[in-house]
Amino acid sequence: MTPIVQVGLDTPLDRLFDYSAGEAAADLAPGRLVEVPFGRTRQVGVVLGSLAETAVDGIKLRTILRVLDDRPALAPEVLRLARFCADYYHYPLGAVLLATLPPRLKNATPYLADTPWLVVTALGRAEGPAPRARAQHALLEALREAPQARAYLRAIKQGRHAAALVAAGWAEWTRLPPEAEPPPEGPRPAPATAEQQAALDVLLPTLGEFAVHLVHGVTGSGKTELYLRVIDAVLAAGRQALVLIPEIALTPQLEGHFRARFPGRRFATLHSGLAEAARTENWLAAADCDVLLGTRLAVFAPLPRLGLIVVDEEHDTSFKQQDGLRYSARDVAIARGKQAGVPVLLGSATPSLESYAQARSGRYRLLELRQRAIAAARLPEIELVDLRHVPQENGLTAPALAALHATLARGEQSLVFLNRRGYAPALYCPSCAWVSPCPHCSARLVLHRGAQRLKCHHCGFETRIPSACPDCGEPDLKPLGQGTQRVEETLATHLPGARIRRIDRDTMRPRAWAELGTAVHGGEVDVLVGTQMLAKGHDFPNVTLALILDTDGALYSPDFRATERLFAQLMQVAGRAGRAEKPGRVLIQTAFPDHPLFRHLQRHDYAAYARELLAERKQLELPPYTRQILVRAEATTMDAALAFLRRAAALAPDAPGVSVFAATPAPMARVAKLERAQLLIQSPSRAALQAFVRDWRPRLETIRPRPARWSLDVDPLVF
DNA sequence: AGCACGCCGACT
DNA sequence: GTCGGCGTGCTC
Repeated sequence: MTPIVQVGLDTPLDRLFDYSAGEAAADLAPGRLVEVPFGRTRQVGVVLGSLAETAVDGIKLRTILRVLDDRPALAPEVLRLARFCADYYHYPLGAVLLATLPPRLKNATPYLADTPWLVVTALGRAEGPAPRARAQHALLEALREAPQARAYLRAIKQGRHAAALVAAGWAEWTRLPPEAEPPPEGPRPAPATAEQQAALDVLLPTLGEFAVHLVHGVTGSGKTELYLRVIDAVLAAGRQALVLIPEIALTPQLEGHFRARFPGRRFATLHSGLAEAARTENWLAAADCDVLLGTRLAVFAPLPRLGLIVVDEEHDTSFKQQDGLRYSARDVAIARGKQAGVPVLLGSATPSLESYAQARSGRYRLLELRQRAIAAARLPEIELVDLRHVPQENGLTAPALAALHATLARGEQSLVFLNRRGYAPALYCPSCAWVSPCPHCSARLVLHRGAQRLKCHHCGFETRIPSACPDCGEPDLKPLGQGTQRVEETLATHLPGARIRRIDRDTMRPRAWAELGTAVHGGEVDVLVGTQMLAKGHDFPNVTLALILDTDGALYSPDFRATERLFAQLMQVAGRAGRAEKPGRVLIQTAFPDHPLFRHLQRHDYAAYARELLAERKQLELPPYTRQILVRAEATTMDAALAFLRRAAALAPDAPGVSVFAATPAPMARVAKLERAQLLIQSPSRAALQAFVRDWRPRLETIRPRPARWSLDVDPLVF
């Protein structure tokens, strides 16, 4: 019972704060949430340890105001994971902890647990009220059949009887929704394919130990089925499964799929689309559930019986948080799996290069599913349309239009992929070459015809479409290039009568996916035009043509990850064509048909492409695997941003094996009125990099003047 | 990050 | 005479 506790607080200061425990000393185990005075404010913090005496001298320690005993203490495994993140991402421990907590538990207002369901207890099954207490008796009978909702009981005026049953210990309130009725037997899962069985033979005997398995499975090879079978074994052993997916909005059917497969199991979901109250409730419920399905933030949920982590579509960049604590849920999942001693399954048809390299080197185990589970499903033919020789009109070539016509005539569906929303990527003045610059960014304003506005897709700036060139007064401004709106318009004129649906951020509301799925499955759509949103999400079995327009920007981008992303997107779009018995066709318009990417794409051979990229980078004599830290600074002038980074570099400690590169403007140099520059630190050794930053970070905090924003971003990287 | 303290320009 | 601009410093 020491009088001093160390508390983690949500502040950028990378240290813990000592408080005198006061009268609460007995109740201050690590993980406990407390309210403390901090500066002129009060804050919620997390108790992380206790001391006999403080190392801070010269100040009188302040006292804990209150222990927040209306919520559970953070479990030791969550604290441990937070410590890893603080260390790995060089982010203050207190800030990590508060960032991972659901919203309602972060403030000191008393938390009233929402317990909307009344369920029978074991005691209530064995005994009950005397038959004379007829109302209570009837209610308990009903509870033995199924849990009852509080709102319903209130509506039928059973609240008092419910309270009486709870008081007697025959029933209790719970926050978990009742177990669903076992759904009618769905189609029985097909027997495991030989490949699935081979993977299971590797996975099932090693469930109790940490290992990372990279499941590389082509579209339709039954990755999900493999997850389900492993999860089944984990649940049977009484453990919990955590399933991470990139975006819940794109997979509305997935939760139903899981529930149907494991009737009677307790499910919880966790993602930022949930209302605050629901998110907090589900976070609390996660500790008791069997399967937790969620987006990146779910990786921090309390799971005391964790037995398996699945990261589906592991290459997806949504797993990386882009601000604040810049964590990658895929990497945190691996750290968590290691801490908990449980296997981690990374699954993808197009694994990220860093995961693939780990698998090649033997640190991860590679499980390949090469065959499509549905035997009839053939991989589509991929043809290139050479834009150097074939003319295009409004972004479409004659072969592309012919293919669309033919598909439409057969009553089949087509998918047109163009990674640019809006009508045209810029508005152009033919007399003075003005091209609609964004006043806040280094990007171009995109023409949106429907909304009659110019919009910046980087900072959100919007303005009316000018009636004449702002520079020279020329009234006849032209749209430059193609966006999805314009392609939709062009297609409508070439395919009269075709039912065309555009799928991009402008047309898709969060709940619209289910409706779209029904419309496409029901044959109410002939042509889908859209951005990368089309590459993810639903399977559309009657799509037999995929048309890919304008990929060339990413082919020779200086950002080599743009090429990797493009390959993954193209594989996914190609995988959408011809999944049924009908042969599919993929047409790609490009001015660079000789690019090696297409050679591998035409063979549907992602692995060969990945191996070639790895070999290429090896030839450049780059270390095969490295970690980089980007220090980003944003200031009102580029000079200020660069000045900060130059001083930062000057304060860098000498460390063997760590390279500090010059500060440069960031690729998107100007965002929302702030100039952005970055400094690159690289090392193949995590330990060296960690020691370097530990030494360096306090010095960074002393640099004055400070830019408007600065941050450290850690990324594993493969060369 | 917040939040206050602290000295210099244009306003009721 | 003061309202408020953002530079600087502090938070157990």
